[in-house]
This record gives sequence, C-alpha cells and structure tokens, in this order.
Amino acid sequence: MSETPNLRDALIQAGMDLLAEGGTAALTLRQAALRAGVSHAAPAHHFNGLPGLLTAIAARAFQTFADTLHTARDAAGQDPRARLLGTCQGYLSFAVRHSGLFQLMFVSAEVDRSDPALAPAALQSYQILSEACRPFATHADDRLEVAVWSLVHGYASLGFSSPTPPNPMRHAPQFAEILDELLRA
Amino acid sequence: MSETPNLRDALIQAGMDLLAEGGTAALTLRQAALRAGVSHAAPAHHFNGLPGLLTAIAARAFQTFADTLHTARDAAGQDPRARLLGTCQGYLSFAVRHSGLFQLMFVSAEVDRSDPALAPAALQSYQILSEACRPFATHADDRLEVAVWSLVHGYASLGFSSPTPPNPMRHAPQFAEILDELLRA
DNA sequence: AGATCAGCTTGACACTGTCAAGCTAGTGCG
DNA sequence: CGCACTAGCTTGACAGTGTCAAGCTGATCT
Repeated sequence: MSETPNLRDALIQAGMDLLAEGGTAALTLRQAALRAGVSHAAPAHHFNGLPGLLTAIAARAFQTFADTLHTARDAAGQDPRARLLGTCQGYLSFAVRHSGLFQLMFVSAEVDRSDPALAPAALQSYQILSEACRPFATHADDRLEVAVWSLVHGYASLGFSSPTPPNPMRHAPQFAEILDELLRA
Repeated sequence: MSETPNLRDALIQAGMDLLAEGGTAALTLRQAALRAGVSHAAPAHHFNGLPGLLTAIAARAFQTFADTLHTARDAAGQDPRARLLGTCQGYLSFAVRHSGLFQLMFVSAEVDRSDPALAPAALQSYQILSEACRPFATHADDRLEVAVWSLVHGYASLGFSSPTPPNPMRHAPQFAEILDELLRA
C-alpha cells in the first residue's frame, strides 16, 4: 500500500487523464479505479459516487484555470488593454487545450455546483478577469465585465461546436479585433 | 401498427420529452422506445444508435430555434436596434426554455456535427442573427456578427452554469444594456 | 402464388454506477 | 497485553444502458 499514499489524488489525476484522452464518455469510475490500481468500488469511498468525482475534478480544473489566467495576464505586460487581452487569450487557450475540463467546469449537469470546494478557485478565476476589466469600466454596475466574460466565453464555446454548420468561426476574426470592438465603447 | 404511422417522428418526440423532463441523463434509447410503445432495439433501426437519435433531435431543435429567432425578431418592430435586440432575446429565451435542447445543439459530443441534416436549420438560425447585425457592421469582415453571436451565446451559457460560484450572473445587468455597450462602437 | 425485404422483436453481451457485506490493518482503550 | 473499533478497500451482486445477431411478420413486387 505504499504505492498510493493518497488514493484520492491519484483518482482525480486518473480521471483528468481519461477526460483528456477520450472525452467525457471515457471518464468512468471503473476506469479511473483501474488506472489507480484499485478495485472498481474504491472511488465511491472517497467521492460519493460519480458526481463526486466529477465535482472534485472540476474543482481542481478551476484551480489550473485560474493559474492559466494569472500567468497569461502577467505575461502580457503593463498596458491595461494588453493585460485584458492576455487574460482573455489565456481563457481561450485553456478552453482549447483542456476542452474536456472546460466542458466539465461549465456545462456538465453532473457536477454539484453547490459544492463548497468549487467556490474558491472559481471565484479566483472570475476576479482575475474582473480586475483586468476595471480600467475600462464606465458604469457603476458590472456590465462591462459581464460583457467581456460573456464575449470570451461565447467565443470559446462556439469554437467547440465549431464543426457546427453555421460556422462563421472557421474564418472567424481574431478575438483581439472583436474585443477591441467592444472596448471602443 | 396503426398507432404510429411514423415511428421515427414519434421517437424523436419521445426523446425531446425525456430531455425536457429529466435532462440529458434521462434521454435514453430504451426509454424513448418505451414511450413510443416499441421494443428496446427499434430505435437503432431508424437512427443508427444513440448518436443518431441525438443528432436527429438536434436537427429538429435547430429548426424550432430558427423559428424562435424569426418570430422574436418580427415581433420587435422595424427599428434595426430593436430587431437585433429582439433576435438576441429570442436566443436567450430559447436557451432558458429549452436548456436541454440548447445543450444538445451546442455542446454535446455525441451528436454528429457532420450530419448533412444539421446544416440547413443551423445555417438558417445563423443567417437570421447575421442579418439583424448587418445595419451595424462597420468592417468588411464578420467581426460584428461574430461579436454579437459570441456575446449572446456566452451570456446564455453562463446563465446555465449560473449556480457556479463566481456568478456575477445572479445580479447580471440586463442583456440589453450589454448589447448597447457593444453597439456603441 | 411465391419471393423479397423493410420494420420490428427477441435474446444476448459487455459495460456502467451503486449498494451490501466482508476483509484487513492500524488505532485507541480497558 | 489483548481486544473492540473503524477507516479503507475488496468482493459480489443488481438494474440499467447501448449494441449486435438472429428471427419473425406483413406488405409489396414480379
């Protein structure tokens, strides 16, 4: 039993690997258990069934999401517009590189969004984006950051269902130009 | 035999009902077959397995989606801005009222997005939105319509994962104000 | 009249999540 | 020291799922 001092983490990691390799359909309690080298019912002991594992994975994903936004913003220099654009590009980069996690975080009906473990990292992610928007806010309410958030999230999401027929995303304008369009207000 | 002259349509309808009642998890080949009063393997004969049924449902959903956009736009009067706002509100209304279908159409990995039956209605939906954007286009490329599309799609999507912790969507500004923000450019 | 065949049924298979029961090693207690 | 106890995991079972192969049935065509 010295192999896995922390089976819980090993199961989360196995689940993330499965998700990255085979998409949502491949993420299975039994397969995660198999990868971690334990019996098929072991995961139920640490998480409380499949939704529990998915929620734990989503929580960890929000953490790396926040990290991605953070480093992308800091790499963009000091100019406020560059920082906001960098943050958004980190957002898009994460969505493309970890599409399975992205989908799990934002759309999966099986993660328990009331789980208290989900709040901190998710809030942190949002605050990074919100803070990058602040220099451009012209109204008292949150309308600009909600606009930017909706814009980047929609752009990312539509990029997925991109083989979708309407698909102006195939030759879509770069996000930078679209963001500029919004910031010109 | 005389009960269901068109079993295919009956299965699609049963699937849409299941989706509306119990979400994605409740939409099952066997349950759809049960509702249509046929054996568990009958659906595989009309669609080619579960992805086929999901794709057929998505295709029909795109049709009613286009209808929703169309009527919402026409009900908004003649002013270009009112028409665009009306179209977007139709978009949001559909997303809220048919969240299961919306998710199926845009995110589900199990629908075959290369299916030729998907293209027409989806293209029609996109063209309605695109046309409503035309009076405001200032550039040669599609950047405005992609911006509006991303904005409304992201706003709708974030509204779902809304129990999500960051959740500025709880007291989110009305979409109209956000759209105005974009159109001011 | 007889052949053909699409449409559906029946039965089986592997796979899934979940539950109940049991094992096992480490811990605290008398 | 010995013994109950418990957390962590295993084993075995169950219902439900998608999918496939084989068979039935009734209408259509030659």
